Amino acid sequence: MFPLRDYDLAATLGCGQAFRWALRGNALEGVVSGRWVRLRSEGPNLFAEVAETPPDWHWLTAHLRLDEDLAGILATFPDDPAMRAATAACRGLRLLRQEPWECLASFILSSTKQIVQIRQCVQSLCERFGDPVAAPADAGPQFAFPAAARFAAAAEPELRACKLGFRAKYLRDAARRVAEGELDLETLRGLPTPAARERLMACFGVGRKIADCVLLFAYGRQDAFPVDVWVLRALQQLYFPKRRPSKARLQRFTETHFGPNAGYAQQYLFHYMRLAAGRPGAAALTARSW
DNA sequence: TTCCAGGAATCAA
DNA sequence: TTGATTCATGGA
Repeated sequence: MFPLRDYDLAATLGCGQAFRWALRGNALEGVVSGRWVRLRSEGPNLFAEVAETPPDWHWLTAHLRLDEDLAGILATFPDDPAMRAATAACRGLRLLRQEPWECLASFILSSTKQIVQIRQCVQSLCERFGDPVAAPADAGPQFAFPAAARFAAAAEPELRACKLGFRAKYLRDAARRVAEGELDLETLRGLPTPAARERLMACFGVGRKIADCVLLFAYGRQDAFPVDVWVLRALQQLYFPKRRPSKARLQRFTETHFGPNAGYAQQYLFHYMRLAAGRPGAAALTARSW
């Protein structure tokens, strides 16, 4: 059990930054660092159920960023109407601290796919290529996220069987680079964001947006601001309703306007736009939305 | 049916 | 540099 303050667990795990969480009853089940876990938030407490008692809980507390001071972060957001509305609508939404390979691989699958489809692809890949992990019988078979070497060794048709489409060759290319050490995801931690971004974008199929997702969701880089179709609409409609700046111009605007926690602000804008469009990742939490 | 989805590579101008 | 096209697949 962990204290939980100012933390919307359902929004955090369902807002489209991670793809392995499933809603079962009032609990969220997923696999983190090769461990199955069932999470349930009740008032000020978070209850975590695992299959095998771990030596410590850092793998979970770090992943969920349980020690982070949300109020301090929200206080750094720009005081404009858009961010005030987004903060009011999404309060409690958190960023996770994901494993780089799983994050990179997942977002390679994400291009022009809906979040629900990305989940299905990730699920298929884990079932087909992942090692089984311990889980209670009522949770069903559970699998770890496959190592890069597993995808690198797979034939492209095997990957396409998981509905990857044209992204299959992208995943294989990145998997090969990681498996062979050409791309060392651990050394990226010590690099400045632009240099780390450049390394990621060297992968075939990884552009600015996917690289920024990995930099933000896995490495916690607050100077990474992924601009997808939703965030693009947010920037156009909420900040430049009259003019029609180019995407490059909007990207530059994000580099200066959103402050030291710009990445966090980005996720609030993203989730706010989806809520407004009636695509609840979490708020009006129903089985259908998952 | 038609449109669109947490894009990126490619090619034309 | 910028703009259109193509790439799979399935939800809404």
